[in-house]
Amino acid sequence: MENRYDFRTIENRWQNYWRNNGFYQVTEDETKPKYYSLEMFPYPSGNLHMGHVRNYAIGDVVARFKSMNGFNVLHPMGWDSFGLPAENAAILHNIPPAKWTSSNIEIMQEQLKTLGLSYDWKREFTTSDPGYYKFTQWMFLKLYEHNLAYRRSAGVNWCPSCHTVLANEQVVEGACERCEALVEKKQLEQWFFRITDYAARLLDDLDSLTGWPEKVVTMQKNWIGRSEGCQFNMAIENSSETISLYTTRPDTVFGATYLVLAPEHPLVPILCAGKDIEKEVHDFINKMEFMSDVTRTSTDTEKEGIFTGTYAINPMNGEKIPIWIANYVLMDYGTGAIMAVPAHDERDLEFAQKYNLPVKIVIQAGEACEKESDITEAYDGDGIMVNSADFNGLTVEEGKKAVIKYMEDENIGTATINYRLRDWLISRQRYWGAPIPIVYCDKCGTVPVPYEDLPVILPEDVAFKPSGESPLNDVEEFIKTNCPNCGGQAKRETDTMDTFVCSSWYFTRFASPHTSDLPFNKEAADYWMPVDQYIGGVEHAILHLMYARFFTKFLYDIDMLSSTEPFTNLLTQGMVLKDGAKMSKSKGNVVSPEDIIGQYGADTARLFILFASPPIRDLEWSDQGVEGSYRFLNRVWRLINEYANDIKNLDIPENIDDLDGATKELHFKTHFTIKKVTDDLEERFNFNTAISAIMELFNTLNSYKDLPKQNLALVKEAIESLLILLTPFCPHICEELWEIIGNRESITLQAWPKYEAEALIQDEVEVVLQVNGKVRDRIKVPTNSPDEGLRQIALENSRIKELTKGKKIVKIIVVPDKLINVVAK
RNA sequence: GCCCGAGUGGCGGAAUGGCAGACGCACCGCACUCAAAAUGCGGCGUUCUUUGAACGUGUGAGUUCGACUCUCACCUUGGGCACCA
Repeated sequence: MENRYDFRTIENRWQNYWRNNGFYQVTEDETKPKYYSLEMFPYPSGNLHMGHVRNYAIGDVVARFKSMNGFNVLHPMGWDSFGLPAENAAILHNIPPAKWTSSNIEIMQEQLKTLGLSYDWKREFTTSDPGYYKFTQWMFLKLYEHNLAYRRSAGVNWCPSCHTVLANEQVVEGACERCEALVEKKQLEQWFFRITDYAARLLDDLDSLTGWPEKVVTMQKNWIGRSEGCQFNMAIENSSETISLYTTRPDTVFGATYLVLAPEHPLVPILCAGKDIEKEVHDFINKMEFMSDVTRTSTDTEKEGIFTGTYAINPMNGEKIPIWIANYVLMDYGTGAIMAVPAHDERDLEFAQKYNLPVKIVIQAGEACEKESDITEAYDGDGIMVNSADFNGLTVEEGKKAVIKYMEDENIGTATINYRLRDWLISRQRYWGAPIPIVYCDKCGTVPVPYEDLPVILPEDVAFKPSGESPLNDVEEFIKTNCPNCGGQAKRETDTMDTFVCSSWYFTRFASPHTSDLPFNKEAADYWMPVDQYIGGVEHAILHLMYARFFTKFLYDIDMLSSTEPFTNLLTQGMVLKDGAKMSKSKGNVVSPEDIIGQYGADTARLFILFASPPIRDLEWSDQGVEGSYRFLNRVWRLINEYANDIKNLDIPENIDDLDGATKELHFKTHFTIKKVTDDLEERFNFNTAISAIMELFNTLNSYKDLPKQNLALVKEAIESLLILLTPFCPHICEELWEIIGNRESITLQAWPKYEAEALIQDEVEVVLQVNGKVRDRIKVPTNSPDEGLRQIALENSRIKELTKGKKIVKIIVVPDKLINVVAK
């Protein structure tokens, strides 16, 4: 017999068989429970890497396992194909992005198919296809219709050397990632989605996501960043204007010694108008405007500010405090204005010390009040209010409530809740994305493209200039259009949408990917949604998952979906490492999936990747480990082939009495393994321990093989169980061996085995004997021995007697069928 | 700075209050072979006075009959957020 099995022929054969017989193609079936297993769809970069293989192998195990457990499983795949790399390739190699993308998809599709994944390929789609982005545009129009899409001027990252807009990810430490020029800020009219309207729901519903890793939930909570406080007004001296402030510490309002406005605050020019300081302030604002957000909002940036020459009146005590503007106050959080309490806020203290502003203690921490001149650190802990008029003596918590109540009673302010979450800027001054379906008409203003005119087609034959500017600006046929409203001349929006918009709803499209009048068919989506298991990298923990949740809630609100959350369970897989570092071209530590599959086959690649580490942890690549997985499959191959003829026509008996020791052990191991693997897949996603359990069953079987007297019917039971349990991991070899031992119907159609509780009952168990918690002996006793009997056995044991000689036995702890601990002094 | 994880043999990892190191890799020995590879069988935490014992899960304390597991403090390390008032 051959030493090594011919994985090439086998894997090819079964992949063709599955495809030709429509395996894994599903339709809605009300008679079966549904299961939607989804892996994050890839960007078609041109090559499958190990991270992909890991992601899809994990998903395939879930899909196949659920399918064998009687679920109607939807397991689709598609391409998230809009994005920058295609454009870069176009500039670099002069290939149109569409061509580059589709040839990449072709390559990666082939690579994916060699992995033997149980995808319903009939549902595949590509987001850069007009048939798909038509509905990305549809989503935009719906949001616009519901006042959740709007346009305003906002700063973008601008590289002065490349003359182009950069995404935040392309800004590395304040500089352009390509040319390293310092990034500037530029004001442009941009489209936003009003995700902040959903902040409260996005936050509250996180508590219902019990199937998500706690880490991701926490990250989202922090990102949404809810804070409770109050908003109140301060009058300005010699002016009719008032300034609205937001604070989370109303209890410290008596300690406010100055007030700060964000440089962009609309009141700033009014306050300074005609004053000596006007030019200086103007220069400062200009400087801030050109500083990139990354630099501006870094903690390392030194605080800087200017006194405006005007004063505000603290409504609580009538005190006059100076109004400053400073870089550390941001216009887009709260009201863009703060009261500064240097005694109890670190940032305010730093600023106050730099500009010699007064410090006033209003929260007393210890027994005695610290002297203001001694302060080196702001105190933001708990304490008692002091120097605060009628409020003296209240704790921080009491004080917050009391001050807010006073402000509300006196009409000074109200309790408010603020979120850090910002509206989602979706405009990209880029070519390779879904065009924003908006038209600008001189007469009618901003006009949405009518639904029936979708898609707004992205012209494909365009010239890329080395300047890096979007070529859409030069395509006159695209820009020039007629206003849908008045029919007059109009201009199209030339910005495209952030690719995250495409991926915020794709999971719903898989429910009915061929629907052409709507993004998806509601009945089909109601059947399949939500996704039961979503699998992907933790790098999407915030943005993609937040946007997808936002879209799902919006689609629910407009009655397109019946679920309010897209993903019931989320698994964030770890990275694939080599020599302790993430595989990357620049480090030269990339292992190509193609090479591994070519050399060992898909089953080995899948087995190794699933065996080496639990899915959520990082995985250290090991060439020798792959070799080991390959060896295991070969061992399985040889053993089962040896037995094939002997067990082909046997029936597995119902009656299994009177088994000899080794056979009983084999029978036990078979059912123990069924239970272990089922539990590991069902409850814990511990694929690595599931595989080691299968290996143990194999080892038991392998030792049994050498016995002179064997129960072949139970060998068959063990082999068939082993093959079925191994199928989700290594489907090809299991199909082949399943056929070799005489079965006709595909193993992937077999029902998942159930363990017999009876087989797990053993006559004898090994019990550990301890003295003071240390193992001193091991004995075999009948299963379910009563505690009293075990106690006696322990006391009569010679080792125990020896070790407790001359000591007083204080107590004996018995854990049935496990352990006896004799406590002696 | 704040918020999450993680730390166990030479390596990947297992055990979530009850036998630490399952399973695999590497390594060592034996068999087969002229030889090697492949394959099979056996061994494999450290130390010692080696038929036995002591020590051992980042460090230090604590809870418990019993701690990798729980509690507190610290160290190292990975990740996320970071002037959000």
